Amino acid sequence: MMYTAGMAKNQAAFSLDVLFRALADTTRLRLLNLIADREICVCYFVEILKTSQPKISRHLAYLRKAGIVVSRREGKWMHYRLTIPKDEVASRILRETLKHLRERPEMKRDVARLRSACCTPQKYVLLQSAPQPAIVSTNN
Amino acid sequence: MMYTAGMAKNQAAFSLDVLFRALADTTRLRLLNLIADREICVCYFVEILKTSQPKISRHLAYLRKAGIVVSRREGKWMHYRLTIPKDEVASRILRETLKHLRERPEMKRDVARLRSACCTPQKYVLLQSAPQPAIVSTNN
DNA sequence: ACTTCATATCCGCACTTGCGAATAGGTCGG
DNA sequence: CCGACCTATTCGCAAGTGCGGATATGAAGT
Repeated sequence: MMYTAGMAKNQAAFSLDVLFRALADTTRLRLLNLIADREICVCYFVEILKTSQPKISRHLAYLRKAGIVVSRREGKWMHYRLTIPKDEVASRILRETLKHLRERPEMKRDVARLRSACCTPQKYVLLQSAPQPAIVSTNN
Repeated sequence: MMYTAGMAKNQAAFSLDVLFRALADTTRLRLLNLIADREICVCYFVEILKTSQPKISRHLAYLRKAGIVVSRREGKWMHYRLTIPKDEVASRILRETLKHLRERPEMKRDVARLRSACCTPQKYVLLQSAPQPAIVSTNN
């Protein structure tokens, strides 16, 4: 079996324990579950997880460094979305993980809270003028 | 969808971050790769990884507690083998991980060293009388 | 019983990680 | 430019994790 330059890069640069360390935390798994198929603004995470803003921000930074999520600025707001790693195995592990998360009760509760917050953002002080989550493709 | 007692146990008792924490360490990944399709005696791990015995033992205990490996005593020797979790998602994640590991150069090197040690155990002080690794099925 | 060998656990230490609180940085409106 | 707002980073501390060295446990031979 030959190694092309591209393969070598994908295989060698990618290190599994980095991915696993990123996934080995409940807060980060909750965040991942929420952005599994939406692009979400940070203030929503703070509301939904009922957690301090620095804590959310730190965990998002962790996920960013692990190459699992990417951020996009829109004025004052930062949007986060999932990004599937190019590495095929990492991508499969991530997909399996998300699939598993979706079935867990606490995770379902988070998504329900998110939906509720989207319908009635007036109820949430922090979300008064925040941009709503939007469905995005996770293919890039 | 109904929850049977068994399902509830598998789904609820199983927690993904425990699995990920177990996988988030290079030494443990190396150990897993070596026992992916063999049952191996601890002394072989010590020889192959060139690491202290307590360190190996501690990491094996970690994997045991995470429910990924099981041990079997045979006289003075302890044999370890992989055990695929009943939880389907965990099982897929583990399989994908092992598949990935098998392709990594350092991991290939470990397996090569293992094979060499099996052929000429006389060369290794610790393996003089140790039982040789054996192929086992990983289905239980 | 005592020794030897293989493995597991305990202990103390260095390093890492996560947290809250405070602060800094970026962006927009006035 | 300044304040208001949203997000990111820094700091100090508490808790967790991995390590080597010492020791305990367990099995088998004498």
